[in-house]
Amino acid sequence: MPDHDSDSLLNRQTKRRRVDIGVKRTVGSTASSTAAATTTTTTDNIARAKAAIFSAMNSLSSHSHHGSDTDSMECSVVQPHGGPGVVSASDSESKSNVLRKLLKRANSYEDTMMPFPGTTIISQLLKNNMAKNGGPERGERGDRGDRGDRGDRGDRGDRGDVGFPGSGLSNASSDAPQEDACSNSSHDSTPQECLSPFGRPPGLATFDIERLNDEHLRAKRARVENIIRGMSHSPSVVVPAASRHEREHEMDRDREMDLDCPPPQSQQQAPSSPRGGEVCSSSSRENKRKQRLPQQQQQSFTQLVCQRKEQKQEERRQLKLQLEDMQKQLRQLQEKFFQIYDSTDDSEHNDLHNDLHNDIGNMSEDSPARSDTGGDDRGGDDLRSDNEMSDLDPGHFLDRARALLQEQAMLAAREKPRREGLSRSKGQGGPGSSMHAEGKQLAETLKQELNSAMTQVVDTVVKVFAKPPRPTPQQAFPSLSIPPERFPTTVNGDNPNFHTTNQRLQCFGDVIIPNPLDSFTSMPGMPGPTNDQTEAIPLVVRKTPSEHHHHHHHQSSAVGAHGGHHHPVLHPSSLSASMGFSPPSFRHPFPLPLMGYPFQSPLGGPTGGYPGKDRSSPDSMDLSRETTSLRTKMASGHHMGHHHRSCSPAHPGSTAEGLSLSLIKSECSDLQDMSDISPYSGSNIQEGLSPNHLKKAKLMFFYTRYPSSNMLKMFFSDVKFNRCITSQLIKWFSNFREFYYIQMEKFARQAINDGVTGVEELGVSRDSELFRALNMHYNKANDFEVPERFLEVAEITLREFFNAIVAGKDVDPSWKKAIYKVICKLDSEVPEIFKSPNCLQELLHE
DNA sequence: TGCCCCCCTG
DNA sequence: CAGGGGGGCA
Repeated sequence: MPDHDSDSLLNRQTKRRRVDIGVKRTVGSTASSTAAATTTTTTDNIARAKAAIFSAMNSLSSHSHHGSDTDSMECSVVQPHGGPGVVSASDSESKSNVLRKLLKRANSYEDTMMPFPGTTIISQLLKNNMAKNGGPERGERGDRGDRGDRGDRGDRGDRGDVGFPGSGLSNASSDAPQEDACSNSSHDSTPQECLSPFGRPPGLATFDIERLNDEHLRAKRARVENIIRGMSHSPSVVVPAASRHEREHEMDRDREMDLDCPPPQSQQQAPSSPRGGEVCSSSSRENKRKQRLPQQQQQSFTQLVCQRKEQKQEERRQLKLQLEDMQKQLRQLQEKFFQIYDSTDDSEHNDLHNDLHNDIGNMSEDSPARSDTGGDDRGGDDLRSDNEMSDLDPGHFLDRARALLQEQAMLAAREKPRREGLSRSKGQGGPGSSMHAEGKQLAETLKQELNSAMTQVVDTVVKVFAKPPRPTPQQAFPSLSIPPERFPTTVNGDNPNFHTTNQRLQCFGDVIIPNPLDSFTSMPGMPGPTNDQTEAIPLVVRKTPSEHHHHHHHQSSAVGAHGGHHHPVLHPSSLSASMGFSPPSFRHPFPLPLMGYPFQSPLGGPTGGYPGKDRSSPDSMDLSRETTSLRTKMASGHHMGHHHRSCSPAHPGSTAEGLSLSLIKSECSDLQDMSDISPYSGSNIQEGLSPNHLKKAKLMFFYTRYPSSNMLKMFFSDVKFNRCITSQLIKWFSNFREFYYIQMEKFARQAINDGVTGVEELGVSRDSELFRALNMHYNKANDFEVPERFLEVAEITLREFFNAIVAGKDVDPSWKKAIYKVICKLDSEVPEIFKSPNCLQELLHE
């Protein structure tokens, strides 16, 4: 039977035969997962993402139809990039607080000052402004411009703006907006699903209530988009798509909570897009919107428009009143100041006066630029009138406030002409009355605070609202921030999406997203207010397509859709250079101290304190010798050959890139592992498996064919274990077994071919071919005395194979399984000497 | 789902 | 020997 001699036939026969003996092995606590355990493919992720989008879409639609406030709250205004809006909110709030503090001090100085009616002026104004802005037009230009040609994965596109990978994870965790889903599904030939929620009513049979809901929805959307555009000021500013989506969801909630605010005339501009230049990319979306506007709705829409106008009038009146209040208070404040210093300190007053003038002048300088860029694309020109100032962006309001201040200052200056021309030198007045000194001090303080406050306010406003045009959506995320004050009905702090976004930020450490809060807090240190716009850009690491693909592939292949804790190589320079600190939202995948880990020789520091388990001080010297010899061997470089040991950092020949990629691929990049490993840098604990470890493992195979993870840890105590190391060791033994069983089967068949009829004739001795083959494999140098027990086990194994083949059991695809079960019980105890890291020296020198 | 196994391929 | 796929098991 010559067939049995053929290895190829043997392979063919065993091919596809699953022989899982199901050996239950004690797994150590740190024992873990092989890289091959995750077999999720990219397509799987995509499919999951789609499913998640659709499910989220359906749930959202049901919520909106049922008027669930809380649920739609989750979709309120959120910056998927970490919330510039939140930042600007806190920032402007702090500024306004400064103002308030100022006024409060003046108030306490003389209790005639009226308290401000609102909590914060700016926030109030922003609120009002926001509430009015939605109507006349809808800022579809900016956001849709970059989204129309997005790929088949809208979610990916959204996250991609800020470098988020279009992973199933993000898809699943994010509330997929309907329009986004629509965009996606349009490419997937499943448009019905996305239209179902709000979608075009199926013909004329739609109920009026649904139409009204649709009306409201679009109106809200128009409002919000208009707000966004109003803030952008620049025609080319792009609204991050994700932001817009979430804002759309916020509108759902608005519809419930803010019904008294009728929708604007937004639908008018749907057919007539103001900017044709960007229509091309956004035409598809616009068509969608047009389709969603049935003709039957025009009538109700007109009513809504009228309502809207009334509402606007009312709000304008209120804003005017508020303006007058503020004006009045400003006047009072200045009068108080002047009264205080009028009779005693002309120079101080003059100083203050001049300072005020300077401030006003400075503020007025930058205001026109911002105002010109802002609102230039507004649809309603009449909105620029003073009465409708509130319809403009907050910048206009600030301009107005500045003008008032200037007016007051000039008025006050004219009232006291005699102070003009006096010296402004400080302390000139000399020690006068206590009132005088106190007044001076107060004046100084007030001047400084007012100066700084106003400067900061102006800078902040300019920063937030006069961001430069972002040509690509990838750059757009920090540019458009929606101060939460603009959404009075949205409690930004409780926004679940915000948290989700932050969590996402935490998860995707590879995505370098500057925390806008940090940008603002660090703003005073910025070179100048005019350079602010370029500050945020370098903080964004835009993923190149290759990077993106790499990340995506890696994530899908290595972790599937669950983990996502994989950190591709990023550009540390881009971040660390521009940020002297790590913002909370950014998590460096490879902390720089740890990044050096793979590149430093694990044998580099033989003199560290050895935290080993069962080692005495004399062994340390041996270990040092061993590591030294290892280092020498590896420095020679002929050990590794062509083998690419991804998990072993002990290969100086590997390039940094290769190592990084290997680390990523092999889950050695696990941060926990890295952080666990790093303390061992410089110690005698090796972070990787060396050729000697392989040799040792082979020798151990003579005793145990199925070592447990704990056993491996015990016998490789000089290796810092992690999942990768464990997997590699397990893989080693798996490969050993493979070779072992192949040899057994081969020799069993050979014996059968040789006419052996009984197992009694089969024996394994040190002279047998089988043993030589095995010894050549596991003990090539033959410098280790193979235990007798191994010969017995080999004989048993050979006989098992022989019997099985003779009995014709090899026709069973899993016929080896029974043999494996038998063999796995034949493991013997590994000598204690193998636990010593320098066992090789001791063993091989015997 | 994680872990481990075997099987196959390079 | 490593990588990856497929499968079993808890």
